[in-house]
Amino acid sequence: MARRNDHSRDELREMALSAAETLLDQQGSEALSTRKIASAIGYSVGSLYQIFKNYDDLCWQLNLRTLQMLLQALDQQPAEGPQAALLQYADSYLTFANEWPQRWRLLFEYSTPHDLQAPEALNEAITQLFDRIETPLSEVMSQQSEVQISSAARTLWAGVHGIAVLGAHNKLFQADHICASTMAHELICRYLNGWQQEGSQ
Amino acid sequence: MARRNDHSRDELREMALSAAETLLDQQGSEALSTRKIASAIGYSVGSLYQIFKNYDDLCWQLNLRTLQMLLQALDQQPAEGPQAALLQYADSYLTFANEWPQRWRLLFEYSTPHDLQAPEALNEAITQLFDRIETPLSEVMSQQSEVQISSAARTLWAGVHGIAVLGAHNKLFQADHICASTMAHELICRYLNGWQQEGSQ
DNA sequence: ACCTGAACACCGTTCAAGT
DNA sequence: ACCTGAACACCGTTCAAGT
Repeated sequence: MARRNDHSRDELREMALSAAETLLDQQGSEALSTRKIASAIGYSVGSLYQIFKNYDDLCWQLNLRTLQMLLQALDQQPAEGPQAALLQYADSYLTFANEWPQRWRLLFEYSTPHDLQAPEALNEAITQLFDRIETPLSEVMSQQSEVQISSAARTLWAGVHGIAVLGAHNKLFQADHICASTMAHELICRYLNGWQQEGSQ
Repeated sequence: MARRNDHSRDELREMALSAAETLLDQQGSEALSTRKIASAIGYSVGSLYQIFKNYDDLCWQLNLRTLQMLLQALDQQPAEGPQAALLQYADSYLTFANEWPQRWRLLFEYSTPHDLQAPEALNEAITQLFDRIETPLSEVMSQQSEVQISSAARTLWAGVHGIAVLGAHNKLFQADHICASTMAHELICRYLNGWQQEGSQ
């Protein structure tokens, strides 16, 4: 052993992250560990610390990949008209949370320790997510100021996110026939309705 | 040592949960451990397993206490009229999340393992929380059916919850002047506005 | 330069042994 | 009956030692 150039640094990184995602999907974030990842790719634990700064760094890189997957999913299905686009985004968002529950939970529940800073790339990806929502929203709210549109995008998206959160923990919904998608649609439509009524007054 | 009747079973339980809450508040859920709790109350680790079934059980009991605190906070400040009551609930909810960030996070992010069932008392307390919201909502939506009111309560509350979640992780809000309270108020008012407009059509 | 494996300081959980 | 402390199987992280 020792000193084997079977894999380049980038290959190792990809192998480790991929193995981590498999572990995460199959056993959840609680079961994820550097030791399991290392053994899954056939390297020792120590080697992982040559690729990742620490466990936080590993999670951030996982979350960045998840966020990029999410952005890609949002761009996959274009819709006609701004309101349809917003509803489509909500559906894609909820579908993604449902398809990748563990990755999605890690993305939103993993807490950055106080002393460390989340990497800039992650914050940048989050800004991109809001941009997606602001674009159709600014068409619907054409009379409103930029600040109001920005605020509305965050409010609406927080609402959809909340629905996804409660859905992911699959409690809090006693009635089966009220699905997350319907709730999100009602939230968005009534919110926009409320704006338009106000605007026309 | 051994066989000391200094404390009754209930006293021990209270001591342990109280110590756990202090640890949680000061160092976060990551730092919480049975060993630290045990040493904080001057008992051995093994003793904790006479009071709690396991770590999950401990967290559930902590979360039940948090939920009861939350319900109490919601009942503290009554408001005049149904819409004002809803806005007041939202504010109390956001304030609570802000005052007890660690307890609040544990309540909503702690995942029940697949094989275990959350205790009935916890689910019951969650139902009570929804009841609080449904009452004023049924006044505003007097023309709607029970199912619609129940759905609206969950949708609205999920929205407020989402705002609290994103606020608790205090990222995702780039603009400081858009505070969580304002967002929640706008969400609720526009949502109700949307309903009323539809109802009068 | 790269990789290992032991070491350190932590975990949750169990259980024989003590009083 | 109650409590302890050692034991077991895990953690993240570091680092001297090997090639």
